[in-house]
Amino acid sequence: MTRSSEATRTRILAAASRLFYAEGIRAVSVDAVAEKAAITKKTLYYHFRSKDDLVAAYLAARDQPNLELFKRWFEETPGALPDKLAGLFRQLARAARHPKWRGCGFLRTTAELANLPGHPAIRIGAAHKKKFEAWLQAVFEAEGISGAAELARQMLLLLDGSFAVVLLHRDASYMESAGEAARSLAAAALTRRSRSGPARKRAAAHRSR
Amino acid sequence: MTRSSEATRTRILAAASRLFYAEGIRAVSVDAVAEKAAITKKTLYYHFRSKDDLVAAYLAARDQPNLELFKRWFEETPGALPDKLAGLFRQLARAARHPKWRGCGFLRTTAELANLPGHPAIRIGAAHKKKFEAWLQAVFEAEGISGAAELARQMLLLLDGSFAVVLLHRDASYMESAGEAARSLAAAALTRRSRSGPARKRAAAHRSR
DNA sequence: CAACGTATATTCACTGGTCAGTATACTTAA
DNA sequence: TTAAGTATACTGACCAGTGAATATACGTTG
Repeated sequence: MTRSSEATRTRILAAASRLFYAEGIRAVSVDAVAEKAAITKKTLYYHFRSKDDLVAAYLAARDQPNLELFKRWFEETPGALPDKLAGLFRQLARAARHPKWRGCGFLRTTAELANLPGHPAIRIGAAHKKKFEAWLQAVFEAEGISGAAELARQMLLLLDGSFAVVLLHRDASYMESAGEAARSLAAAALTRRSRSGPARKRAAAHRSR
Repeated sequence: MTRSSEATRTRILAAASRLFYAEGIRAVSVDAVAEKAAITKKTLYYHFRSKDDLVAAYLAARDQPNLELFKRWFEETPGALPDKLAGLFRQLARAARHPKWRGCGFLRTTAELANLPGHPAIRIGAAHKKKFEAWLQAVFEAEGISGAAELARQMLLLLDGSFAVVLLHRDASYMESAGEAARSLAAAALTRRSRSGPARKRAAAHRSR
């Protein structure tokens, strides 16, 4: 490496991430990203093959941090499973009240590129959501919930629904409504478990802080 | 009117609607709309002040038909309230399996124009969703459900969540999961009503076909 | 150990094409 | 004859991507 190859790449990605998230994909030119990163466009094209590549890298870089943030919000909430789910949505609502919040970058990119079904960025977004769904399902299975997969899907619907609705109305209280719906659905699933399911654990003694 | 003013306007709007829905807003040029409508761009600008105007008109034209379609899907489903809600989502899933389906035009436009918060198209989209929410709330109130407003919000979260998730994964079965979640939440709300609420109607005898 | 060669990393200036919107003039129905 | 409606041809800005040249670091070899 000559001077700062990796650092430059990181700087480009940081600039792209901020711009794409704030303004959208097609609204941000490659020139704008290069200017924000304080390099020339040609340098950008040295590190990324095309704008589509850059968009994919933008989402790929958000994958892990996003998942870990959501997991942390869940785990740091005290109480039983329904409370932890509601806590996740409460933290989400708090984040959505920040003036720079613009919804879910994965969903917005998918919506914007919906006419390009095979686009790499869309595949990254889909994989990201699938990972979160799989994590939720594992959590539910550990609680002995029988319809864990179905419940995980419903949580994802509420999560992504709240992203969409809050972005539309600019009213973060919808996320708290989503949290209450999540709490109800999870509580009902737990009840079904303790009636007829395998009941691998007692529900009461689950709190993590 | 010289030759066909109103017909021309309609034709432009039809072309814009098909293109904007299929490809997105910023991906479709005014030239492309004019060509699809078989007129010149100048004629388009005679009928619409700007592209933003055209985008707003595109969504405004979809407002009423969309609402009526959803209401019809609800009302044509036999059974009690939870069944009717599940039926709405089942019809939605059927529509989403059509190859030309590209999610909700209102949500996708909002996501794409999220960097222009005051854009008229976004206001039209927000009003559209609010109308649907208000209609749902009225339906729930007629059933004597006490938390009708909150339940309507949760239904909207599931609806818009299913638009987003199905667009991402191209898997319409998520809409059926959303329908089951809607059914559960509504059934629980009805149970609460019959226990402690005003119970203005008997739930059993509600079917519409 | 010093001169060189090569891969990495970066720049400036450019291309061909597209974009939203317009200046001007023609057509036709009332 | 006049105003609504349509057409041709254009503007200036912007866009994704590139060609040719340059700068820097480092291993190799004389």
